Amino acid sequence: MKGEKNPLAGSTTLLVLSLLSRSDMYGYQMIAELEARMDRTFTMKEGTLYPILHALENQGALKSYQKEAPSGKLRKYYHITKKGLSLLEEKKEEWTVFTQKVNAVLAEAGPAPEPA
Amino acid sequence: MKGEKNPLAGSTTLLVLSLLSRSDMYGYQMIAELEARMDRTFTMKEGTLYPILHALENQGALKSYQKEAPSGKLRKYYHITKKGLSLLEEKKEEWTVFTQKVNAVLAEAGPAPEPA
DNA sequence: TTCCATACATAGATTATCTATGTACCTCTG
DNA sequence: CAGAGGTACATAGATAATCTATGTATGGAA
Repeated sequence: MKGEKNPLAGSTTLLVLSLLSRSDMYGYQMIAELEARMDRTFTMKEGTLYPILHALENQGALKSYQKEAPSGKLRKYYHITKKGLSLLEEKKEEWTVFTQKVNAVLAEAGPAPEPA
Repeated sequence: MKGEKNPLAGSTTLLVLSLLSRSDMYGYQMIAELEARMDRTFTMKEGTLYPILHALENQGALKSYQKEAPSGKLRKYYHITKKGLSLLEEKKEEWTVFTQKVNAVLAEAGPAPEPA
């Protein structure tokens, strides 16, 4: 039982699509952005993110383009497509339903209440 | 990309501990109980549950005992220990923090608002 | 020129969950 | 009573998601 990992729990795709629904971003930036927003909770690793970006692009949910940074370094920006936006809605709905049901079970946790 | 599985998302242990915090239960019953509460969302499979129960018992979070069903069949009931209860609190906190932060990111999803 | 941060990428290991299967016993039905 | 189906527990092997580790390349700072 060394399962003290990062339970991103299948929500990685959701988070990525969510970030990109606001503005185009590049990979490294998404990591920093999520790190900032969710700090201690978790960090998305490069080895997790890049394959997901590639897969989403293959599905047609994202499109990428190169853009030069002020520093002169090339960055690969991702733009969400219509297909990506509807995928986002779908995943968002799934997430909401799932978490609500888990929360309902949690709410009942604890010793059984004495009927008054 | 055939990833349309059951993303229990690492919350299985949390759900099991949560159920057992109310009353002792046996494996098959927990599956039915969760199925009833979360229906379409997902079903916990036996191949997922039993190994988790064994692992939790090895950690000392649960204790099991045999009890005969009215039918005469033997059932293996699980009882949550103090250790299990504190593990539950811990997991619950993690879950809450994590989902809240994801929700915060989701809340900002969508096209960037026009500043008024 | 050495080191560190940025930036992208991928192979291989781990972990979690599922699929499939097995055993055993009980109840119902023909 | 034989067989089917539900209950109940269990585990091996497959699949999927994530992490670890590493590699390449560049730019700026020490």
